Formats: sequence, structure tokens, C-alpha cells
Amino acid sequence: MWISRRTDYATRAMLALTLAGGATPMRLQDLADRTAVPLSVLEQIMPVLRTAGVVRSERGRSGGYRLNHPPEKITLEAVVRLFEGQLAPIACATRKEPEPCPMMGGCSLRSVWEEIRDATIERLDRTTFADLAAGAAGPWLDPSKMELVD
Amino acid sequence: MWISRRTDYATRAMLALTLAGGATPMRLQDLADRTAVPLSVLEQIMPVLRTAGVVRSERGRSGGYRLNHPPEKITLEAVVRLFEGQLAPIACATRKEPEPCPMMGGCSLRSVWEEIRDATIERLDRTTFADLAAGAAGPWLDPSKMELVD
DNA sequence: ATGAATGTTGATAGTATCTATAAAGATTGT
DNA sequence: ACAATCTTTATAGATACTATCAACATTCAT
Repeated sequence: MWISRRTDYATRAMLALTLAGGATPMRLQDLADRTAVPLSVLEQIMPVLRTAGVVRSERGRSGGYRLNHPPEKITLEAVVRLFEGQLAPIACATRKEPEPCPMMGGCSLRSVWEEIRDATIERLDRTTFADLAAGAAGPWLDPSKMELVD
Repeated sequence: MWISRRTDYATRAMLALTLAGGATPMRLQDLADRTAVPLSVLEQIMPVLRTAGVVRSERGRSGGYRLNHPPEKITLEAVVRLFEGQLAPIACATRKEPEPCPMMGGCSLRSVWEEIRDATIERLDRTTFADLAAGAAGPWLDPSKMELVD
């Protein structure tokens, strides 16, 4: 349960943008409708993706968002990392600047945490938004198939 | 960063108990010293392990804690799950009663979350405290090797 | 019996983080 | 000038996590 709502929303928005193709920019309101993400939250999330260079935006009349690179070049890892930061399950097992711990030397627990970290990162890094778009179906392609929830 | 401090502490305490052998029970105070976990937090954690049947305790004069089963029979998964609950990275990807989502049908993101869930559980389930004890070294075997932290 | 040593339980306070919303600002095109 | 759109900032509420403490219950040695 470590993927925050924001990360969930951001990845959904990215998938929707990928499926939109990018011939024309997509409005925040449309993004919200197509992904079932609150507009007010997208207002916070999208600028983060933009600042990171993952998407680009245009303002004014026919403005909106588009991917800033071909979807084959954008990994799920890049987007998740942007919102989650460190992907290790615990602070003593991060790749960069692991938090010191008195039990650090010869800790067999830490080895397991590191393996989980590596498996997680590997899985995310191996997946591009082109892959995700190719695997999408149902409500992702046809908004009328979105299910009402609660 | 989803492994909480409590889970960290609980797994450390379990490893210390495993290394202690169980011929004689181990006091909370000794557990705290050997694992660098605050005594007051262990007071909350150990009863949870006891109620779950993972450890057993004795009160009074020469009381303390011991494993309640051979360490080959206790998996890291069991202990982590006790404190973390669901191990899926996101609520829509749990094995039991996944949280409904409007984009559920044909969601390629969800497939990735499920794979990460499975890889994580598999790694934890494959590791027993006997394994962890066999791989432990440094401060785990010799308290004088514990490093001072901040 | 008494008392010390030990585990058990419950209350609490502080901190941090997450979520969602709203309001005001900046830019663009008609 | 105006409307549509993205941008930024402030804020409130909810939730969870962490650590500590105090009071209690049990056991054993004396």
C-alpha cells in the first residue's frame, strides 16, 4: 500500500495522454473525465509532470497537455519515482544514501529489503507507457465502460 | 518506503529471538539492547506477535520471550503481514477484496501493480527466520559491533 | 506473605503525510 | 476585452505513525 493516490492519478493521467495520441492537446477537464481523477487534484499533479519534462502544456484557448516524448521512451519507473521518491521499502535499503542503522553490518533483513527494492524497480523500469497503452482495454478505450463506484 | 518502523522493529526482534536459540527466554530489555529498538515500542509490538502465536512469553522473575515454532517454519511474510496488512502496493491490486475503481476493467496499470505485489510476497514468503539467522553477521552476532547512529 | 522482576494493557501527545478543495493569478487566442 | 485554459498557493481535514508513560497482572525467590 505504498503507491499514493497522487501517484495512482499521475500514472492514470499519463496513460490517458498516451492513448490520446498527442495530435491535439488534451484539456485538464477531459483528462479528469477520462481517468476519474478529481480535476482539482490534476491541477496539482500535472505541473509536476511538466516541470520534470515528461509532458508539455499549452495555455489559452485550445491549450492542454501532451506527452513530451514518444511513449516508448517514458517508463513507469520515471513517473512513479517522481511522486514517490525513493522506491526502497525501507530507508536503510535505498540505493542512494541509505539511512544508517546500528544493525547495518551483516544484516540479513536488509538484504531482503534490497532484493524487493530491486525487483520493484526492475518491473517498473521495464514498462513503458507504450506497453501500457498496448495493454489497455475496456474503459480506457471506451469511456462508457467506466464503472460507477460507491 | 512502505515498511513501517513497527514492522522493521518486529522483524529485528524476531531475528534476535531466533539467534538467541530459545533455551532460555529473552527479556524485553535485552531484546531492546540487542536490536536497538526502544523498549517502550517493544512493549507494544511483542504482544502482537504473541497473540498471533508467533512467539510465546513467560511472566515473572525469569520471564521473557521465545519463538513459538522452529525458525524454519516462520516466514518473513507472516511477520510483515501481521503489521502491514495488505502487501499490494495499491488498494486496487490486493488479492482479497480489491478496492473497486472506475478504470478496473482492462487496466494495464493494475496488471503491473499485481505483478509487483506477487514478486514482493513471493520474496517474503521464501525467507524464513532460519534463513535470516544463517545470513546474519556483525552486530547481530556481536553487540559490540553495533554502530552509533546520530 | 512480601516484594522485586517481568510481561500487559491502555491513554495520550506530537509529528508527519496525504487528500481534496478553493481562490487568485498568468497566458493565449478570438 | 474577454473567455478559456493552465499555474500557483493557501488551507483544512483526515489519517496514520511514533514514542512515551503509567497503571496493572503475574510469577518467583526469599
